[in-house]
Amino acid sequence: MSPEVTHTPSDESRHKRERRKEARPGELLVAALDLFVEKGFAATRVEEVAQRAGVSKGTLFLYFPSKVELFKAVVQHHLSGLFREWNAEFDSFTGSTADMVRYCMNQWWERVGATQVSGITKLVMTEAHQFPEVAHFYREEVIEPGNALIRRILQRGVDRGEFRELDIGYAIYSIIAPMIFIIMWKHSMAPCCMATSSGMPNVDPSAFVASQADIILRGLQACPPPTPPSHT
Amino acid sequence: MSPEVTHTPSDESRHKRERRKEARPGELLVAALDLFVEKGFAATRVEEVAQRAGVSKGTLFLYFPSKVELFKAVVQHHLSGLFREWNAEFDSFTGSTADMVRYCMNQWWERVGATQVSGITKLVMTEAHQFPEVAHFYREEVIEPGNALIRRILQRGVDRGEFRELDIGYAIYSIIAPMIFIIMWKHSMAPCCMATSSGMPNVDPSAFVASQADIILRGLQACPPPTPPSHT
DNA sequence: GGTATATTACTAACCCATTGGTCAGTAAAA
DNA sequence: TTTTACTGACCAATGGGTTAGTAATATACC
Repeated sequence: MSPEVTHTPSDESRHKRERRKEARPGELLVAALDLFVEKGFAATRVEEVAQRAGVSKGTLFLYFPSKVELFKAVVQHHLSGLFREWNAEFDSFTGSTADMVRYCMNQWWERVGATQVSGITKLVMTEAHQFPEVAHFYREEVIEPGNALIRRILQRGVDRGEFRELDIGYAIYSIIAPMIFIIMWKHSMAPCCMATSSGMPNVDPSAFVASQADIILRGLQACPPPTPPSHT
Repeated sequence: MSPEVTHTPSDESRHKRERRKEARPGELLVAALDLFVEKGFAATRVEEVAQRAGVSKGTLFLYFPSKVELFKAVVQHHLSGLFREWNAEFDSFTGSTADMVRYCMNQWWERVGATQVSGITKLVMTEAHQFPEVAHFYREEVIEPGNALIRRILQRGVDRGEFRELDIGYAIYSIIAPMIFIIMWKHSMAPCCMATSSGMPNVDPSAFVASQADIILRGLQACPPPTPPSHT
């Protein structure tokens, strides 16, 4: 919006045509994420990205061979190695699987859903079929690791008798769907629907996540307890 | 894809420059829906729409003042009075609320999810924040009636003691989220991810819907039966 | 340290394909 | 003969990508 925002450090000290080979890619990536999330991939001009990063359009193409590659770099930069960490956490987790699911969903909200990173997911969903290469990349980099992690968790629940026998291939989506839904909501409808009267009051995300986890877990549990632990 | 598809009736009888003032808008709307759903709003050229409707680009602008207005007309034309019928069906339903939920989800899949109409939902999600006016319209015309219907159903379940006490405002999303998710999946990722090896085999929609309904209903039920009705 | 030279990060003007939108003209109906 | 639904050539703006040229830095030599 405001054309005077400088993401480059220290307004004054730096002058035009400064040469900072190391810093450029990172600054371009930040600018690109901001703009892609704000305006969408197709609607964002590379020149805007360059400008926000305090650089000319030509310079951008010096570091990234094309707009699509720039986008892929953004995805990679913000999502790679996210699941590595979570898999490691899972490996050393000792509590109940239900707690693990709740923990995961909360973690996901804090580190993805609530942040700008969720905008990437929305972006991919909306622009995937125009850029199949991006979709393919995203699938390998994000979807498959994510699915694999959730599958592991559910399998643990079944193996330990905490969850009933389920078709894990579909149960996975019970976890994923609410996450995707709230991301889509947040980035597409919510901005236009502030403070509805009847249908949809501004959804509180953590309450949403907690509520979804609650319902799903009851749906998965082998033998639901007559008196649930934490409700009302 | 195939440039020879004629949506105009009877190939032979009609010749060039035919004057059919009444039929044009409808035919343009159909063509626009097809192409918008297939390629997205920005990626669809107005000339393509005109061509598919068997008309020149100039003619399109004779009936719709701009591309955006065409889009709005498409949304409006295909969504009016969608929930009136379902509300009536609900009024005269006498079975268990769980069956009602299952019935609704199946109906929704058959009449929306599986059809081109689902493409509109995806379209709105993707273009909402570029056209807030469309988003607003969609909210009033689709989201709020839909929410209201689901709310009624869940309330019935709670009132009759079939479902436990729940925060219905959030439980609604347990029903909606899987629907939105599968629409988004179908229209964005699925076309690019045919026949994955590991992560995501081609999801069978009716199995998906059934599975989601199953888990959600168990999550909602007041006192889950020890031996579930129809699982393995 | 100071000056000449080579290197290269960076810029800005440019190219060109795409596409929303227009309008003078054409021919089908009234 | 008049009206008007319709056409297709045209215009202008947009925006991804290129490149000739510029200036900041590194290096060489004194």
